[in-house]
Order: sequence, then structure tokens, then C-alpha cells
Amino acid sequence: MSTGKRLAKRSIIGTRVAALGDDGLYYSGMIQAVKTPAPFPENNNCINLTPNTRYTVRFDGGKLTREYRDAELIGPGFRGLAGVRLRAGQRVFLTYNGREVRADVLDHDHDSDELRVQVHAPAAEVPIELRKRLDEIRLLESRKSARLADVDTDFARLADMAGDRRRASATIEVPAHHMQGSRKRGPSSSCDLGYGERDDQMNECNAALVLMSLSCSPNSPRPSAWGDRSSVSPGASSSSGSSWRSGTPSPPPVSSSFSDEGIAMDYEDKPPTKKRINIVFECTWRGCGYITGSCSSIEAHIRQTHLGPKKEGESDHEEEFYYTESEVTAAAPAPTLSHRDMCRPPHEDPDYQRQLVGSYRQGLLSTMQNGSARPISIPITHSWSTSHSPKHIKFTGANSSPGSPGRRPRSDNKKCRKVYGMDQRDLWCTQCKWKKACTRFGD
DNA sequence: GTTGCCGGGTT
DNA sequence: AACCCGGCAAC
Repeated sequence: MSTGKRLAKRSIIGTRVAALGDDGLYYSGMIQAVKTPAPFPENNNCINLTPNTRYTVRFDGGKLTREYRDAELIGPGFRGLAGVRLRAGQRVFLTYNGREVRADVLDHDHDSDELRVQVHAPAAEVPIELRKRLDEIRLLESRKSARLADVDTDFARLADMAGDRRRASATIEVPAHHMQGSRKRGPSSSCDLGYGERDDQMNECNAALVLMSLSCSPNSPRPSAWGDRSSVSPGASSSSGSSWRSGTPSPPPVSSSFSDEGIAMDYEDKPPTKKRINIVFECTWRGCGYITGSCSSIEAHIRQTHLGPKKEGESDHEEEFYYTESEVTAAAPAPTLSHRDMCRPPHEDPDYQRQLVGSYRQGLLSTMQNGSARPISIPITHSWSTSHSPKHIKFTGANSSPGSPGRRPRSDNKKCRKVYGMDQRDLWCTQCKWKKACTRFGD
């Protein structure tokens, strides 16, 4: 989890830095030792740093070490690339086509801080020449991308192995320039991020890979945990099944459209573009389906309910096998084929409320309750498992009860008819014209 | 009776 | 998707 950026705060030692070599090129290495010449007995930053502190850098790939002052080092906790002049031949790293690639500097225009670099994209036969700004390149290879840059191990491939995706994308490389201008996602979209945000996302990918491998390992206490998951659902008491949509019960054409205020606005107090993402942890123990909003509580649940007290010295994080982490989008739900899509918003249904209390004690519930019964649609997407199709929380008994017809209570709001009158019918919102629920003055 | 709007049909 | 309308239910 820790990146070089973090390391600098805790301990300088081990931090990856770049430092000038004899040939005027920067080389990456790791801080091996810190020497503080002046006796500063108790410096408050715990590591006795002074302006004269010298850092012993051990360069990668060899035993060569050398001492530098902090101003000479480039890396987390030290200076950045700004103002640095790079020579031709300098090895740099940059994000190209969504993944980190190695490149060599061809030249560096110090005025505009633009560089011409020659990229050694793993997929490309021929080196590509690019213009990059200085702030777009790095001297240090990001830890994660050591793998990314590797031809044989890219995430698109790993994902392919995990799921049933077409392998074509792994073997037939799409020319890079197609991707760059395109709004389409690349094959490994969730990992396809810029440098800054990549760490966290990458961790998800790593976590997915780790979990997948764990779930198949003989050590896994229940190797079928993942497989069970899909089969468990139908009988599970509080989760599984289908979903419903936040729009009005009936008019499908309109509810998905936000032109003319969109019916979805009836139930949302936020702009439609904003989505609230909640992380939900769901117990995958057979027949359980317990859902909670925090990692610690799901682990506590699994430990207490299913696994029993932890043995002394046991730290295998066994709980992790029995829950999944999912994103819950509270707006703009994914469309489903479920017939429940046509049903009333669940916040109108008391059964639903009860179900909700049972299953969403945290987070979501508070949203519901103090949000004056705003509908939450809960398509759960397993962001890192391609083997699980999008799953939806099912609230059994809700929506289908004959006693709760799918008609919304008539709102007290003004309606186009009232406001404009019949003679100005052309001023009505389309919904009113069509005898549908008014969207202009909707609640 | 009027109004809002669901459900479903037509273009 | 846009449009239309019968019909139901809330007012």
C-alpha cells in the first residue's frame, strides 16, 4: 500500500529517489542511509533532518551508492522535477495510453519545459516519439507500473484471465492514437488511470487478483466462497435478486431522460450528474447476505457470526474470504430488464422500509431516513470481479404487493395545466402534454 | 366533475 | 423516442 510518497513522511530510508549520475543523467535508486552531520539531539521530525543532511542513495540494479544533499534528490519528500534540465538520453517514465511506459529524452526545451521523448511502448514495434511537458514525465518508475510496463503482464491480460473477456484485446494491440482521442474506455479501464490516481485503483486491481488467487488456493478455508456467492443469493434473506429504478413507476421513455426536467428529478435533490457512491460490504457466507457499510463491521460480523473467536496468534484475515466490497450508486442506476423497474419507488412502500432497516443499518439507512424518503436504487457492481454480473439488492415483498398499487400519490404541486391553462398548452412540459406526470413542477 | 398520470398503443 | 389517449383514482 505504501508508495514512495508516503514513505518520506515516515522514514526517509527506503524512499525511492532519482539522483544525478556521473554522466549527467538521473538514475533511480533508494535512500539507504541518512547522515546528519550537525548534532541535533532531538529534532522534532524524528529523523534528525537538517539542511546539511546527506543521503546515501543506492542506485538500482547495482551496488553503486553515492551521497547527495536533499536538494540534489528528486523524489517524494525531495524536490520535484520543476526546474530540472534533462539531457538527451535521460530515461524517463510517462503515462502513455493509460499505462506507464519507459521513454528516453530526445531533447528538452527549457523555455517551454517541453520534451521530445521516445517511448518504448510495450505494444509498439517501433519507438514512438512524443512531445511531453516536464510535469507529465517522471524519473521514477511507479511501483505498480513495473508490472504494467511489462509486456507479458499487463492488466488487460490479467483481467482477461480472470474473466471471460475476449482475448483479442490482449493479443491485438490497438494502436495508441486510437485510444487517445477516443472517449471509449480501454480494455483495462479501471486500471487505466493517470499517475496520480492510479495507486488506489491499482490496489483494487491487485486486491482482485489476490482475492481470486486466494479463493482458488488450497489454503482457502472455503474455496467456493466466490462461486457460492452467486448461488446463495436467491435464498438470502436480505440481499439478492432484482432491482428497481428511481424513476416513476411507469413511463420508461421519460424517466431516463433529463430533458424537460426528467422524472428522475422527482426523487432526487441533486443534479443528475452527481452520483453518490457508497461502499457496501456484503457477507457472502452461505445464506447470510448481511450487508454493512464498513469494512470493520463486516469483518466483525463474519468473525462473530460465522467464524467464531479468533485463535491466539491467528492473523490470517480469514474474514476477508467471506465478504465482498461493492459500490452502491445512489443515483442513475443501471437499467435492468427486471419487471420491477416498472414498479413504484420503494420509498413509498413500508415493506421496503422495513427491509431496508434490516439490511442497511449504516450509511444508506441514514440517507434514506433523513433524506425524506428519497429512493435509492442499489445496483451493486462488483468492481473487480468480472465473474460476477452486476448484482442488485432485492427487497422481497416490496413493490409487488397488491395492496400497494404502482401509482404515485398525486402531488400538490402546480401543474402546467394549472399554470398555463389549456389555451397555452404549448407551454406545458412535454410530460403534461402527454398526460404524464408533470416534470416541470415535480416535487 | 376536474385533474393528474399510469399503462399502453401508435407513429 | 416522441406522441397520443383511455381510463383510473385522487381531489
